Amino acid sequence: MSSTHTHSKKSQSLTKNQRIVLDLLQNSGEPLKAYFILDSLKKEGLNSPLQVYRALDKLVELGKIHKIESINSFIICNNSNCASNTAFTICERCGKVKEIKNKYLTDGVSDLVKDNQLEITRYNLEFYVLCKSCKIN
Amino acid sequence: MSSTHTHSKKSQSLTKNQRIVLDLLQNSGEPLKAYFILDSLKKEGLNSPLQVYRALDKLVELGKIHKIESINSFIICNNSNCASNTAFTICERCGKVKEIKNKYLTDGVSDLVKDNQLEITRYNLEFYVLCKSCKIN
DNA sequence: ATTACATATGTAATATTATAACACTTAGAG
DNA sequence: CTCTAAGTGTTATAATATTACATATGTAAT
Repeated sequence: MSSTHTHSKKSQSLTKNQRIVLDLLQNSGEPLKAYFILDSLKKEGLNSPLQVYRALDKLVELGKIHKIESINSFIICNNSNCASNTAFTICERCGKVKEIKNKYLTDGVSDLVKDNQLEITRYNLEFYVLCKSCKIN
Repeated sequence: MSSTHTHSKKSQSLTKNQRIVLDLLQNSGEPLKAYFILDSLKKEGLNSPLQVYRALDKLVELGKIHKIESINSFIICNNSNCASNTAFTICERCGKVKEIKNKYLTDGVSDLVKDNQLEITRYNLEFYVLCKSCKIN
């Protein structure tokens, strides 16, 4: 028989708490704060901050979500698990956050890093902008 | 007579609290946390967190210091008041932080931003590294 | 199946980071 | 001199995050 049955299940299966936190972030699509997540998932059985933070930590570690440091919030990764390098735009007026998918930009940054002989293990880029709808109004 | 005497003094003179907080950050050279600053300056008359946060907010606004979001810390600006664009390296092992002065890198980022037609008002770049002394050990 | 181990869970307490509200003071422009 | 914007001092409280510890669960090897 093939050896496929021997591969670890861990990489595929999330625990219940990790699952419900990930689902909430997935469905929301926007950055959420830990205590908002806690409130939202009380009915699913989440009772304490620690349960939320533990799930969030694990999901960050797995690259499934990112933490946006400047707003203490977490957002689903929409780059199919980027290698923990992150780049966001944050609207200075309304706070709306978008993950930057622009490959030219991120490749450019990676090249710059290489050219400058910085041995970067990962990076987090936060670009502050005025988003389209805020610019109009 | 010339109009030079009408220019505001505000842009030059810091208040006492702003001054002592700035001096501490200047002398330290490394990132400090708000409550550490508070403890350090108790003897100078700082009594409450708010006094520290107000001074820090103002100094950030003036571009004299930067906040490093991912470690909730503040560091003196060593680029003679950069236009609120910031770039740091953070050692993943020992936590040591350095502001990146590399003009090629920051110009490169600015160019990338322009090329991608992102209308950035400012940015904060956090590069995680393994610093020299941590790499050796 | 049973043990061993790493990982996750549940819970309470507490630490850390940051802001709200309010009364008062000071510096600088007119 | 007076008005105003900015800063101060203080108390209380909000928001964010972790420590400690006992228990439970999933997986791999026996």
